[in-house]
Amino acid sequence: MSHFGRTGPPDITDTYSLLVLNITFRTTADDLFPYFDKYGKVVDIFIPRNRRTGDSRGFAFVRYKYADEAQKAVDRLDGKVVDGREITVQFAKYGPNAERIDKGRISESFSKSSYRSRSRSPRRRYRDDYRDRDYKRRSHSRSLDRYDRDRYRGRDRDYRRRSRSRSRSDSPDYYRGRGRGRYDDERRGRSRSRSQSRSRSMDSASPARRSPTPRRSASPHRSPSPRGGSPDRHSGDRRSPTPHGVSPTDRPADSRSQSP
DNA sequence: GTTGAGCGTT
Repeated sequence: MSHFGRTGPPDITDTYSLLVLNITFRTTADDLFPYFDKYGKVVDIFIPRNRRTGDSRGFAFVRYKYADEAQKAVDRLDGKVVDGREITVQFAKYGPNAERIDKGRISESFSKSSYRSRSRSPRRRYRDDYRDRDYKRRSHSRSLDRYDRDRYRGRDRDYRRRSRSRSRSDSPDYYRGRGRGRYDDERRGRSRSRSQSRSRSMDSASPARRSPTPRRSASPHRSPSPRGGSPDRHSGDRRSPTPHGVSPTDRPADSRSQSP
């Protein structure tokens, strides 16, 4: 029983944030507290958890008061088996407020840390690992699907929003979803379900047999001229910027001899 | 009851 996580960040300034990964889903701040507190002064421990289920996401943030202690904890607790699982302790690279973090220390100074190159190592290791992760996901993985869905959901929504400008008029929840976090996917999902239902109704009224692709491209180049002999032969990936000969209809009335 | 790459709350 600790006050960790009960209140907001006490003082992230002048504190070193450590990221603890690979922790069990049952591990709590209280469980990590003795481990980290044993190596230094722990200011606060925060474990992000799902807003819907409330389960831990598998990682925690430990804030130290001094860098030396944090470094020591990283060196000592990194690889330590906690709750039967090996945890990974490392300095946090990102801050809660997207602030600049140097060596795990959160500094409010922006321009000061600006001089430092931003060429930090990619978090995704290599593409191989990334691909493997994706493969496993597609193969069989349901725990991460929810998180991924959230992210994709947001992107998808944004994409649709940008694609259709008039959607905001039809979608009243457009404004509501704006302020909502990404944890409301459940609610929004249902909302969308109803929207889809309504859409189907409209489809019923509307000719659902509408052409899948009424207009492949508005470019006249792809437009198969009925008078053209065989435009398909030239058309395709060959996008000749020269309309000469490609579009008989665009034949310029040049004085030059083009056709006998 | 399950899961396993990653970067966070008031």
